Amino acid sequence: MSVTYKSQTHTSQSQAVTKKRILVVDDHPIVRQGLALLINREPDLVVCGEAEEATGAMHVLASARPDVLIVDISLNGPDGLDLLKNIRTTHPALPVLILSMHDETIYAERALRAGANGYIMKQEATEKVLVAVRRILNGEIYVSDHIANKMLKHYITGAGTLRNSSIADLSDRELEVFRLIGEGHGTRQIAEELHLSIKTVESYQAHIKEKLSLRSARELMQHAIQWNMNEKIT
Amino acid sequence: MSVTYKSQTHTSQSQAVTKKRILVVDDHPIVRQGLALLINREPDLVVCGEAEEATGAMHVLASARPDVLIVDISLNGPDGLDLLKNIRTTHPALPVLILSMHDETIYAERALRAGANGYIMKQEATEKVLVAVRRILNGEIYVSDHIANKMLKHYITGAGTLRNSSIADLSDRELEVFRLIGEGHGTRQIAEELHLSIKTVESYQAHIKEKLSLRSARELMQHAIQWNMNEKIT
DNA sequence: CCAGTCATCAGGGAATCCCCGATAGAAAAA
DNA sequence: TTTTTCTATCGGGGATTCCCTGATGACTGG
Repeated sequence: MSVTYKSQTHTSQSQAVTKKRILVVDDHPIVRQGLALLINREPDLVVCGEAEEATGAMHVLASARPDVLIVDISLNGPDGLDLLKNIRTTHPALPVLILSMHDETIYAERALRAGANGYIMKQEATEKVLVAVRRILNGEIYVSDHIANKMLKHYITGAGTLRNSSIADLSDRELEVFRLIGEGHGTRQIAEELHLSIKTVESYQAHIKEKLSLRSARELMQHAIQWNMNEKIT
Repeated sequence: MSVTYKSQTHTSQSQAVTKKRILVVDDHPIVRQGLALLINREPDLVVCGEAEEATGAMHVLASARPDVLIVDISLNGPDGLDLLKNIRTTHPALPVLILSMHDETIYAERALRAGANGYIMKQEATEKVLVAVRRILNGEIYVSDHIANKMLKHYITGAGTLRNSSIADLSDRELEVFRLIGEGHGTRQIAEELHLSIKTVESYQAHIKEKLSLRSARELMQHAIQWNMNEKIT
């Protein structure tokens, strides 16, 4: 394997002092190891600790003194976002990169809203991780092009701000329909329950989709169900 | 990355000749890289190729001549089990290790029934992968203790017939469709991804609904999404 | 009092859902 | 070895939804 003679001690020494410390939180050892090997062969980065779930991570956090965290979004027990929120209360400025296997904007938006400094998918090239880490170490936000485009499209074609919870923008009737959709009720069923014409319910669905910048009925359902499950996190 | 022709017999000599060649199929580059680094530092193993989805894997298979495959079960398009079945028609004796993030027995049972030589979870320690690879190279079957225990328990407490209506009753294809629905994919989209007729996909949906006692497509979607989110509620 | 939002509904083509099948092969049972 | 059951794959066709383009009255703020 390749070489890495980047040897001159002078330079590397001074760099060694400034190596940025990274804490990796992921419940898959293979992924942790992959990240560790990837990161540790960079001259300016080093993995200072690993954890496989949220509580362990909080524990390691104290002793390992990382400059940045890489956190998988789907951990056992409390998930990556829970961990993130926890961290934000004790370490408001610590850069956190959220790692996910979902290429859906829902997760990215949630992560960023919860205070993540970056969002990257496991589907992406490994070097992107390094790019992301350096970007967020630099105080910037990193989102992969793919996700960024999706979010931008949402932003342009849709509701104004980066969605503090555009659900709040729904009218009462719309919210009611939204909730029923989230409970798995069909259009006709909703129409009957609310004593409305099917056409009216369809109209609400259209309005909701517009307000939430959703493109299909399936996306609408997905959001409704998730919202419904998470007891309206908003 | 470069092809390491580690031909020179000096150092590694006789071992180099007998290095077992491994093909890795996973849609997450980080995982592939982690596995590659892990495997390549073993004296008797080498990664001879990578692929990120099923069709690509079949293609690489011809040229790379692996002695063993490591296949992630959840690929885009046709999943790991489809790939496995495909391989079994052309390479009946090629050892295949299925890699999964699910610690449920549903997938393990299916994988073994479909002819896998081993089943291991990403949650497990990295060295286990090496153990598994060597075991199945030896003609044995590898299943992690954890999964083996679960399977045993299932077997004892009345596997198969005892469940009133659970996901385990779904056929492989049905489960695959169920999973894709849970990821928000539409009927047409699923049909394209699996190279099937829309009618076929509709048929699966009908069967799934029947087996899970669901009354509408919306309920189906609801369950699929929930299952997909918190790794199976059953 | 007029622009804006809300609640309510219609028309109509495209897509889906959902019921009826069918066939061929594989697996299990008899 | 038959027979039956299960699986994977597809079609027809009516009912339903989706999704677009409107429309009407009612209430609300400036």
